[in-house]
Amino acid sequence: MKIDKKDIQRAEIFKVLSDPNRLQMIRILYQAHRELTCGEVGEKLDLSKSTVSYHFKKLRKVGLTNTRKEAQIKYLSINMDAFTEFLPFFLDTL
Amino acid sequence: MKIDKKDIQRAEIFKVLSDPNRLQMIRILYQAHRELTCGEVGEKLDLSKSTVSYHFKKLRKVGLTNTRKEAQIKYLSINMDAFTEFLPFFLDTL
DNA sequence: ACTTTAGTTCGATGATCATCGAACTAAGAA
DNA sequence: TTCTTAGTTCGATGATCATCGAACTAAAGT
Repeated sequence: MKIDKKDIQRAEIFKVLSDPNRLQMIRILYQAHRELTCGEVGEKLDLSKSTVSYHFKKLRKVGLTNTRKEAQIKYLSINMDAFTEFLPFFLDTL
Repeated sequence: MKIDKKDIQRAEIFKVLSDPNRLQMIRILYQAHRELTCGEVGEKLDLSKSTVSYHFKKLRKVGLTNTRKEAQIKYLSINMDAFTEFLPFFLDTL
């Protein structure tokens, strides 16, 4: 049996969700109820700028977050549409 | 901010779901509506016995599947309880 | 013109991953 | 008791991962 193309896509999203730091970033964005800058999010996690940038690129790539750039500042927000299906599963502690 | 223990658990489950072959195994079990042996599942995927065994151990470890052993044969089935929350997300093509 | 601020990109590193074949175990069949 | 069947465990391998600091870019502040 050949690998289903759709499974590859889904697996990709799950891979992005398979890192505790990224899950925490998602929750921070979710709780904020507003756009946050990379710096704001990065501050709360004990991670270097480059690492935070790396993670956000991954989240963006699969459409879990939105990005808005204003001058040199980058505003992050959660893309609710991508989450509504299974958000309760991993945000159930909120 | 310290890493949330619950996020580590969740990330672990997502990691198990982040492989296309494992997703396909899950779907095969789901569609079968009965227990299947490792061999039956492995046959449908072009993977060696050892690789299939490796994947099933991972699925079992996080509780996504159930196991029943009878003599040397191992019967696999999906653990629905673990899935009901977000099953529709990745089985939506069924 | 310099400096600070915000973020990206670039190696490098150590860790984990998926995969295989080969060797092993345990049980049923001949 | 020997042979087959069903699955596990064990290196080995090449790939991807998360992380960092350093160097870079681009814009704003002084």
